[in-house]
Amino acid sequence: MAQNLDKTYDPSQVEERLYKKWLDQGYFHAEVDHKKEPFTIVIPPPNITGHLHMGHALDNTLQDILIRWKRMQGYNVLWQPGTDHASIATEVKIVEQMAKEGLTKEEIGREAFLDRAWDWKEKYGGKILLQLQKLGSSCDWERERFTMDEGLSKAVLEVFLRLYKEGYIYRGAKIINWCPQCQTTISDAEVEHEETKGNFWHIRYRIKDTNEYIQIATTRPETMLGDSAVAVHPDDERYQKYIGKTVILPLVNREIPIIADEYVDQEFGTGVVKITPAHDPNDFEVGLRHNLPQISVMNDDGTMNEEAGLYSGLDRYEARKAIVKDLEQQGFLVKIEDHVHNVGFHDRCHCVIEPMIKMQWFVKMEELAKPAIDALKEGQLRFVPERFGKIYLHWLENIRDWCISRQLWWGHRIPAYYCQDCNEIIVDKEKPDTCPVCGSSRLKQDEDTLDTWFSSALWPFSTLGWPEETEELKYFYPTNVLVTGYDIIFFWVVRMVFSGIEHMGEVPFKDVLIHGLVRDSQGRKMSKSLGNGVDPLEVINEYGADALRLTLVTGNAPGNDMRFYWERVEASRNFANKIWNASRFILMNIEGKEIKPVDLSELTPADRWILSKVNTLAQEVTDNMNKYELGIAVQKLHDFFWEEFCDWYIEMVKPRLYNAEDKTNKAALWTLQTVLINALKLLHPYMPFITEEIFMYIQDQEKTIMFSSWPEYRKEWDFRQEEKEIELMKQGIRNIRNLRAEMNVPPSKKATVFVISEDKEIRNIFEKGKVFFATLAYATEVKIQKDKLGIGEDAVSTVIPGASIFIPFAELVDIEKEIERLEKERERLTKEIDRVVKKLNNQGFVNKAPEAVVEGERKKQEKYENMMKQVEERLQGLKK
RNA sequence: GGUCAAUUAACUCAGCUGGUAGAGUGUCUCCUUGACGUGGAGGAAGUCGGGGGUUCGAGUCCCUCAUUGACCACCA
Repeated sequence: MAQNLDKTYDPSQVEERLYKKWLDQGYFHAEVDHKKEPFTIVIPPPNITGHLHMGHALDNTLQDILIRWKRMQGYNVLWQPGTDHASIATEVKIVEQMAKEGLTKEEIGREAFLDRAWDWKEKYGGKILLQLQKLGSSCDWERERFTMDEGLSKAVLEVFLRLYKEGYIYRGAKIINWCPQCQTTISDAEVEHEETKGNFWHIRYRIKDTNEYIQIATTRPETMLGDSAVAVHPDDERYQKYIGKTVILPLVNREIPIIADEYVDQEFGTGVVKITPAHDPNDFEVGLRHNLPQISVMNDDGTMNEEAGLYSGLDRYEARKAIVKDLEQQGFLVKIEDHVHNVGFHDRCHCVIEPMIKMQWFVKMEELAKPAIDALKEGQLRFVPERFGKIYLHWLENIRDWCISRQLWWGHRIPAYYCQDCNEIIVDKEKPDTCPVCGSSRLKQDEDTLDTWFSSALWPFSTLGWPEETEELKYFYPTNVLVTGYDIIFFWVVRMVFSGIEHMGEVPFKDVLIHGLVRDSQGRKMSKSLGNGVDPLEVINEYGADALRLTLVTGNAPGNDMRFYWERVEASRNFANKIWNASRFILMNIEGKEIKPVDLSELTPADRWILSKVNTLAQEVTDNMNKYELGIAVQKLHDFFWEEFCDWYIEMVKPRLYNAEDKTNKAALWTLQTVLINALKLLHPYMPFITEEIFMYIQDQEKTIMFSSWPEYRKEWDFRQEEKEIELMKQGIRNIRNLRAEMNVPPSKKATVFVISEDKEIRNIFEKGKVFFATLAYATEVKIQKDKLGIGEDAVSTVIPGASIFIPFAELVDIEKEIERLEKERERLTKEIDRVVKKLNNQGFVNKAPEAVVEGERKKQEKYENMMKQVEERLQGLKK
């Protein structure tokens, strides 16, 4: 069987088969079980319009690692999957699709449009989840939810009603962000501010009944048509005299007042601001304070409306040109300056946002935000890394009311009904038959839908059945950790937290693990327009899911961005191959043999060493994972497996395996198998496929590593002494290899190796490890002796703590060179000793440093002096 | 304008609670040893951005400067 295994690991032969097995066996499925402790993660639901990109791959790899790990630890694990209806993104897609057929939303009407959208969702909405499966994601697919499915829609209604009744949701005409492209409002979080080059137009307004002018400066001259005042700072001496006077608005000749308001910055521009309450959020506020009329001059599509008079019908930017031209012609334009300022863009379509006053639905945020702030401050909620907590707090502390209504059709329709007769607003789960006030049956539902994030804010509990008090909800809520990118802290994390607290009375998760972006090799954001995106599926096809997963966690710290390099995927693939071949080697050796448990006393020091290593590895990896230090954990796993296990232990063990006479044969096989299994288990969260595949070969084709026990530190496997012993031997071997490399001795040329030590214990150590020491040190024979009997001076030598090693290479030895080498060694040791001695002579150090550190330095001193003594001796011998 | 992060070997990045710097890739030399050349052995390579400070001791803590990046922000 093992002989039949390919020499290289081929993920394509493995992944699909294993994933199917896991699915068929229902391994991902979780049921409420009060005997076990739950561990829950809700997936950040991908948009149904989405396809898997590197961000998803990273996000879900991290979640799957945590999930698989906890599952092995014995937790009753639920990874709750699902998708988001993504109102605006999806609606745009459907509209585009219809446009190809020459149709518009309005033509086909709401119902037909929604039919299309649902069709689209059925057809494409699950695509991304299938892609997540390719990654190995162990979500409980039986529990897949969708933000617009029946249960979640119920939750949305329930929340809307509750918040409305409690006064948190209100309807009001406020200035909102309007996207003329998408023809809908958007929330503040959806506006991206970008520095944009523009102009500063200085315009003079004539003061009524005088020939005096007051000069304003604006970046948006077209909005002047909606000006309802001109404002100066109340303390501004330059303009004191004008306060209360009236100016004539150029072009339209409307009379507007000059008002005083602290909002005006005297230093900036001319110190005079035109106030356009209907098209600027600040002006809106000023307008309210001064009771100014709100004159809207624009239509929803960004063209000027009838208020704009002559300019009516023009696009806002054409109107700007025309107005500037007219102002110039009529002598009102004083000057034009270049000006860089921030412009708000819609994050979806990148169209310039137009502030407008519209009647919309809002969530009053201040009170809801408070407990969410406290949750972090009091420690019920924690960000990893912590710094993101500051961002979260800052946002919440400066939060403004959340505009939740969208002029879209795809989404949860706002459950408000307007009486056509008495204008009463009724908010209810279902459309009432009659108006409770006037009894009219002419009721009309609000046309708008809710912001997508309104439903995803409920995701951690709505997916578990809320508002029903399901067993799942009681058992799995609150979830344990949320894994997401820093880019959606405002959109999603914040809103889930206050929603969880408000409706469930408890934070929805304790930890928030934040990761960064996966960028391209040049550090640029991966984007469609740049065409620099790497398709995770392509990586999986070429290198396997394990290699991709490993690449995404290796060398990365939480919250930090990372760059994607194909070379790194190759390195990961190589590691998978290494695991494969080491396992293949072990399988070939244990094949046909029954590996029975071995008494620890039968183990050789090498066996104990590696067992002890894997034991502490389990401990350390678990510690790191507890702290979400996955990058560090995987680094340790990599190093252990490749260096310690493959390069050292397997090589140490070979002579024993190839010698049928060797009595420690069984111990070696048991150790190989045991260490391999433990390593595979520790690796499984990171590399689920290859570890499962090998596990099945070792254990049983029916078994799964997924539910095998997570390795824990075992006291009886702690062999500190043997660790030291083997490390000493390794150092000896390294030194010998060094020597040989320096002298260009090929491995085929072997020699006798003498290990000389006066220390019986050290001689004993080498005696016990002689078999592998000989092989790894390219020795024909290893002689371990107390003195240098039988060694001529024509040998090369090296020193390790407590022993000298001699290799008689008569024909190769150059005494001069040997002396030179030893003198170098002496120099190095002198430096080391000096350093240690200096440190130990420092009273401050000896008195204040922890005992263990001081003791460590003393040991070092002893070690180096011992080595120095040997070097000196050897030098003396040579120089004679 | 505010906040935060980054600055460590040629490149990309790790480095937890302060105790003489690590990995991968690349590079150089050697090796077809019966798991693996997607390999093995060995080597070269870093004044940890600059300058202060705290400390017996700082890449690690504090201050400051510089550069880069991100986020937030209503200066028209």
